[in-house]
Amino acid sequence: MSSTGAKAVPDRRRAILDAAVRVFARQGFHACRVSDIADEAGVAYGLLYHYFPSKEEVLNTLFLERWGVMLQMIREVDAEQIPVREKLGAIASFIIDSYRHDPDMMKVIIVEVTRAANSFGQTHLGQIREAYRMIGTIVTKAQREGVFKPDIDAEFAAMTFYGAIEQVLTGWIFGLLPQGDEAFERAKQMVVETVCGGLEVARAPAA
Amino acid sequence: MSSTGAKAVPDRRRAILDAAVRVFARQGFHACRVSDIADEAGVAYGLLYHYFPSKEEVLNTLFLERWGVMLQMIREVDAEQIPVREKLGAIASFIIDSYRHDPDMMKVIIVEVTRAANSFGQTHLGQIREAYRMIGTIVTKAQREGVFKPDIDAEFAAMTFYGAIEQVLTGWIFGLLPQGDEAFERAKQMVVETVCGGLEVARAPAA
DNA sequence: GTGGATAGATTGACTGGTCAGTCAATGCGT
DNA sequence: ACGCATTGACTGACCAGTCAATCTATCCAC
Repeated sequence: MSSTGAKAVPDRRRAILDAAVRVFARQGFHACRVSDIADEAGVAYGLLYHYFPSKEEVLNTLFLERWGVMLQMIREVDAEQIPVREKLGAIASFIIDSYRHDPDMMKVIIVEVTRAANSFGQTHLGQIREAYRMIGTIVTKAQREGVFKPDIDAEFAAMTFYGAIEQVLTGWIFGLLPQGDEAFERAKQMVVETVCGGLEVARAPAA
Repeated sequence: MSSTGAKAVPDRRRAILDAAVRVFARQGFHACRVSDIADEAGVAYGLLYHYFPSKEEVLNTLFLERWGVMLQMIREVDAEQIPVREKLGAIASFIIDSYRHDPDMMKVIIVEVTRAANSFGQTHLGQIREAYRMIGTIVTKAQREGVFKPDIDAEFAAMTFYGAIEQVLTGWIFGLLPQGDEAFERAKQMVVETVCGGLEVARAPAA
């Protein structure tokens, strides 16, 4: 019973990562000290450097861990044989549920990486771009099927869609928008309806 | 001829602000040193502290100067008697033209303030919120006129619209999206068409 | 079982470098 | 000669990362 039994040896590396999420969310990456993370994890200062080569690498690890899960999800959604609306709905649901489940983690990823294109965004630009690219693929397919207008660039549409979701999360993160289960479900519907159906009331098809 | 004549005394304060835009855009607020700004402005280190109480206050000044112009523009657009599409188009045009005219300045505002909600965004949350609020008002009016669907929250729609624009600017800033006069004009049209008309091809109004 | 050897985990005081902000001195226009 | 503009060396604080010392688990010889 030495490997994965209950109450196994405490996983300090995990404890440090979890503590870092809380500290980064509370104080921001630049504003916090490495000792804040160590204290939050209940661990000695030096131990962080036993598991990670630098403070930056802690954030990188958190981001890659989480972003990888999202990319995988988009990949799977894209492969399914369902209408575009459902595909985009699934992506919106996943991201919003991620926030509901772990708001601190999403705050760190968005505020410190995704929207911090100067510092960490630069490092992970490739990963971030990959998400846009895959959403763009979904849009392109819908255009080929005649469901989406052909005269709006797919990559542009992808940025609009993802940008809208991220903007709403940012609104929740900084208390600009009301939160709660109802708001989350409504947001999922509204973001898809806005991007796919538009804000205008339905009008007759062009002659 | 002492006040505003050509070749008046060099305005060091202005020189510092202009230099700060370039330096912040190039290196980021946190990564740059005060001496970088002074050097770029061709001015002694200490002079910056003659005109500004701190490094932060330089950024605050830049942001408030520029953001105020934008708020004023939205206020004027809102007051006009034109269709929603034109109102939103005017806002999109203004922001995109601002980027065309001074990309460094827009980069600084977006990267260091608007999307840095942890540090400076917090300070200026009120100002940022005011922009969302005014766009929301435009949406609400359109809903009352029956032009926009009533079942999408106006504040939500406002964030989607503004978020889409900001996401596209971010795409330009970090080289994810092609730039140029054509791209800029296309973007203006596409952002309005996407948010108002939706990505889906026109369908008949619901029975 | 007991001693003790080995390796990895853990500790936290310390170092070196960085940099925002200060200030006394100097320049210059009026 | 007065006051504002300008200079840049200096200070004090801060903090990421290092490292030698200590602890603990595991295993082997006997």
